[in-house]
Amino acid sequence: MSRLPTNTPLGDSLLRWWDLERRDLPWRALPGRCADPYAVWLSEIMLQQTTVATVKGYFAKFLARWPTVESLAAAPIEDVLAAWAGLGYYARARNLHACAITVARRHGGRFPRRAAELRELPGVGAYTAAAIAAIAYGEPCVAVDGNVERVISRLYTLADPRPALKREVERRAALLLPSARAGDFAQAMMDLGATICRPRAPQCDRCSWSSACEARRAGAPEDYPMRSAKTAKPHRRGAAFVLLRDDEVLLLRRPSAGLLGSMTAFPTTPLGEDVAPEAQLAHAPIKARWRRLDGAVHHVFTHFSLELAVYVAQGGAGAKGLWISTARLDEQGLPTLMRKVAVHAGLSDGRKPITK
DNA sequence: AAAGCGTGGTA
DNA sequence: TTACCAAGCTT
Repeated sequence: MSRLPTNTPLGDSLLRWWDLERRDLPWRALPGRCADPYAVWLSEIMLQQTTVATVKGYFAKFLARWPTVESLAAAPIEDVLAAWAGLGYYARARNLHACAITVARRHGGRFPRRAAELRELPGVGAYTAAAIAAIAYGEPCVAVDGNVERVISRLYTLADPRPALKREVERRAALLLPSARAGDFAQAMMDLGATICRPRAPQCDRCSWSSACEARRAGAPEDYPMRSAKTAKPHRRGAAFVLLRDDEVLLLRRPSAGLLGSMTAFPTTPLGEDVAPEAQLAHAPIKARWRRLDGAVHHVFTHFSLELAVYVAQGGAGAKGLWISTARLDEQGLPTLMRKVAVHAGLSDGRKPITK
């Protein structure tokens, strides 16, 4: 969120490139038009750690269903979570709804115009606040995301590890910020990082900054930014329990925070623990004649991989949770792990519902 | 400050 | 198949 506007040849050359090569994305305004703050905010939240290709469908769905921040604020949180299902990082959906309520009730339905105020909203961190302020309102601040870290660390061969790198990148990027078009500059940096200055196989011969780029001069653009050593992912075992009662299946809603927080789920063993096969049935929602299905569900989370056995039983007396018609299971908005369980149990074909 | 938090695509 | 990656935020 640094603010040191100045005129720079590099900033100008980047904008000249961008005026010709900008990506046409659904949440962007036409050239020369002001972007809708609601659309910018919605897209920025969805794009956190998520690819443009994945976001496009969700963005269209949300904007069609909730065209204004007030309409989103008025929606039941369950509907928002169900619509977000499959996109991941579900705290974003909870914060999205909380943020919409804050904007609707405390800001009269208008997003704050300054990065410093935007930063106070739920789910809006330093990057997102700066991005909204610059793109929607033209505030001269730099939004440092992964693209900008990569581009700037290469341009100046910055070898600091994070988080020190981010501060230095912020400082350097602010020096490049032209005296006008802060929003275009932010988007241009991201387009440069996404299409030219890519993590692997950067297209330096197409880059408007190549002659100034220190990493390219050193012949090692891919060495920046420095990667931190990654820790091995533990493997965990567990089980999911599909309890059927006539044509209904038992679902639960998970605790508000943590893994898959607030999302609809089948009963499972605690997903934070490795539960050996012989210990799994002790976690079943009720005592019943559980039959273990052949095979298993495999899923990879950010920090561990999971192998889930699937048990099926008929019954229901004493079970706590939500009974849902199996015909309507696809409408529930199951996170991907739970969708895999449903497919494994033969309850769903795995396709996402068209509506909602 | 380091860890927790999803998912799908690509090499 | 494995590894890595993609517009971060919160605690």
